[in-house]
Amino acid sequence: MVVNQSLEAMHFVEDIGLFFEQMGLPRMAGRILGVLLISDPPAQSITEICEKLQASKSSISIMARLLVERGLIEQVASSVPRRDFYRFKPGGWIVYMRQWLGLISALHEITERGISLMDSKPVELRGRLQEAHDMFSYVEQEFPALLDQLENQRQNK
Amino acid sequence: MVVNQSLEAMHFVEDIGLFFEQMGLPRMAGRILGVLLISDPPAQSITEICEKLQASKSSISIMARLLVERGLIEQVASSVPRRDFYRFKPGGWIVYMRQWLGLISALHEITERGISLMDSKPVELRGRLQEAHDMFSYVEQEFPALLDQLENQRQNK
DNA sequence: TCGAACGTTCAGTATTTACAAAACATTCGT
DNA sequence: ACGAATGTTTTGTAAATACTGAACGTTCGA
Repeated sequence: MVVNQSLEAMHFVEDIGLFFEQMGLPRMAGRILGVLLISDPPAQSITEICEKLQASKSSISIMARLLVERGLIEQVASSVPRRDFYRFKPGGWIVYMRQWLGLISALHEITERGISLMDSKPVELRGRLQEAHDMFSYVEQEFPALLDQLENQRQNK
Repeated sequence: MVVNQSLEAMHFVEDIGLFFEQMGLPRMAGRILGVLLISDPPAQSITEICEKLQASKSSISIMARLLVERGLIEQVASSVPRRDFYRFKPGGWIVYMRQWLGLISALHEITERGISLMDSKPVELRGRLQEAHDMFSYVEQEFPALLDQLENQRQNK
């Protein structure tokens, strides 16, 4: 994000990158997403993103694929031949949060295994795991409704 | 988690470690938390954790501090002198999720800046950011209630 | 058919970072 | 007061990984 871009835009892009880093994902992937959130037009090719970010084609190619796998961007049918255009995928953030919920579910299962590991132990020793188990159960029960709400809210626009 | 521990316990500990890695945190921190979730007694000293995990004191010391900062474990008043005991902090997972919400709030602010960045542009170009903004607003509005529910549920046990 | 444009893949590099080993500080028992 | 036990801090290292550059394959236009 160096060439022909405003300072504010650069800052925005970098902040999305830093957010990605906080989440344990490659910063460059975040930067690509940042570009595709404010680009005009919304769909951009690999090379265009390369130029904007002053980064190598290989990075962009690989990280774009990662973003596609995560459901945050998508490839659009290209008018120009030999050019792959990517854009932010509508509803992508919902997909993102569903994946987060998936991790919580995984953790839920782990705590279940932990509890069964302790069934010969006195109850007070199981309290820690029981607390986790109850929490994640509740989240797994309530969070999907929130996601559905978001889904509806988005589509009724 | 090698000495005097069952295979299942080792597996459990390692799974918490892997979960941490997924979340972008050091695996060793997750392993410590894993130990403190199933240990008997619940409170363990640095050296005890070292032995269980067959890891270095420095790792354990540093990662334990990280877990304290994150609100997942706490130091307990020690009976034995010169020994710092740590245990899982009741309600720690709620703190953890509050921090997640904090990241979402940060992202919310970033998108706001992104929108103001685009206010000279036509509306359809702002759609992407508006979608993100609306989503995170909603999460910020609804998620705290869920956390409070969890808090109450936990304390009325 | 040749060359140019574009994206992908592969190999290499440089940076980060998780972890360990050692030196250090502190506190307590003797 | 000394030495042992415990935790902290610092330094070093090995491994992971983010990123680059170059080679490659493909497709299209001239």
